[in-house]
Amino acid sequence: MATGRTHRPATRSRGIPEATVARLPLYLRALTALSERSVPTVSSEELAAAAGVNSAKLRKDFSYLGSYGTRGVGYDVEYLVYQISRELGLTQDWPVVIVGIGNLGAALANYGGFASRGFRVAALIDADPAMAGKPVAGIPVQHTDDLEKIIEDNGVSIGVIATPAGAAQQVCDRLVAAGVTSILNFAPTVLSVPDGVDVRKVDLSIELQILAFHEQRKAVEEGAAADGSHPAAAPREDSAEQGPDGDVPAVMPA
Amino acid sequence: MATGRTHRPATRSRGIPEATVARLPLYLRALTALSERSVPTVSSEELAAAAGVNSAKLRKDFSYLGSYGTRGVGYDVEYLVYQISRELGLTQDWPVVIVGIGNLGAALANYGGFASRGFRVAALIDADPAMAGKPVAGIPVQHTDDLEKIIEDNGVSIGVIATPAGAAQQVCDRLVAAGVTSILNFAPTVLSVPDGVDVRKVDLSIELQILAFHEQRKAVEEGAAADGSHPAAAPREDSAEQGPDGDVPAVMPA
DNA sequence: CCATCTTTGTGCACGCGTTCACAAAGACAT
DNA sequence: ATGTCTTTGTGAACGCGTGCACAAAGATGG
Repeated sequence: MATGRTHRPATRSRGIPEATVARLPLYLRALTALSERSVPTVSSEELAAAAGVNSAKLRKDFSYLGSYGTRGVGYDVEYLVYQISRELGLTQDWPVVIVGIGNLGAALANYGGFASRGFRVAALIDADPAMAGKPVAGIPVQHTDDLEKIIEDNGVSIGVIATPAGAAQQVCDRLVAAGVTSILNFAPTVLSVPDGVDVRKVDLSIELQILAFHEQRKAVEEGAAADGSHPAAAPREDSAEQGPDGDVPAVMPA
Repeated sequence: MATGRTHRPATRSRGIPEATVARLPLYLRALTALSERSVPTVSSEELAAAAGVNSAKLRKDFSYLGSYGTRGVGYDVEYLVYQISRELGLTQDWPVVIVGIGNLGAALANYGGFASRGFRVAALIDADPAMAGKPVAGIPVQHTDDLEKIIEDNGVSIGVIATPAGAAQQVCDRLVAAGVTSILNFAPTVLSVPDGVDVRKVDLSIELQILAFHEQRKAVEEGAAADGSHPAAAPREDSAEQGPDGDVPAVMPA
């Protein structure tokens, strides 16, 4: 389950389950790749393999959007790209601000996957006066003092927090007060927000800790099983799925 | 449910549910903060609030680890920190390699949350010969040619992929062949790995798309409800929870 | 026009995760 | 020692998500 959602116990927005929404970007990515190769149609089986999910799950996911497939044939790639994009709200422009231009903030500013998905970095904001005016990824960094004005002038509703943990809640409060209603939080802190505001978090440290847990478990199991096989000599039956996805994110402090 | 897991349909490792494992780092973070403030004990209610989860859920989570609380009093902070650290395998050193030292890779290398959690950046690897030898975060970048040797010499079992999407699968294959059994993938691709290897993915683009979906839904609902309230003037009842967490991660290409 | 074959869309059952609600356990005061 | 009060640990119910398995739908060929 994705951590992001903040309130709304488990409501499915407009009939579309949260787990499905979380997979739509995955399908979209696979479909975009097919589209670039000028593939006209795909079966649920093929697309599911490309997205790393179960084909039945994929069909059920699409059924929430409507009946966009043709039995005996499959799905029209272009049409599906459009439908999913529209459903995700990617047919419109989403101005985004990034607050906290440290190593991570700068990396995010330079990230190319924004524009291609309808996201536009409207402004970079940092508390360090020395950063003000300095261009990062071709965009001049602005000072935190102007945060409210920047949000309002650009009609920003999505904010990315890449500040140190200590500053995150304060930045969050100001973003929300200024009108931001969706926040992607990279700071390793639990953010408190009013009802109606969505928060998703990404925490690298948490992801690594989860990996460490399984890694440790593998180690003890191997010791217990005591099959003298070489560590690197894993079973090696070419993997099937990528994983159910509907999982937990990671946190990434500045 | 977290996306990371690759195989093992839904098995609960050693009796501890996956959803619980994903929350342990959250508890650990909150407990560490309490420990630094020299707080001796916490109730499940207090700790749950600090971690942004339901107190019943927290108690059930801890019950999987054993009975570490004292009724009428709460949990001993230091003891719990130790138990969770041990459970997560953080009492040992985990050498980690980062492959792909672009903007993101460099940001990860500079990330301070590694060492404090038992993770040590053992090496930085990049395919660009021009990068070789250049220090990033005080560590000299090494060339991809030496990947296998680096993995073996350092006994690395956890790899971080921060390369462009096109190179990810190839890098992944080499990491796995060299003995890596846990991978944190920032490239926007579905990785195929043999059984026994865990993959977790972090995709920024996906997280933003999920936020956009909810943002769009809010917009249409507001239009439908037609209550002329100002966008920025949200309900404002100081938020309760942070969100159940067990969600879906995001991907972040280089 | 009919038969066959492919692939979708979904009813159904199962299992995990969440939450409630309460009994059991211990601390603390008298 | 006994009673009261607090907080844990968990039994049980509920709901969401997943995956199987199949009927319905349409394409395609004769």
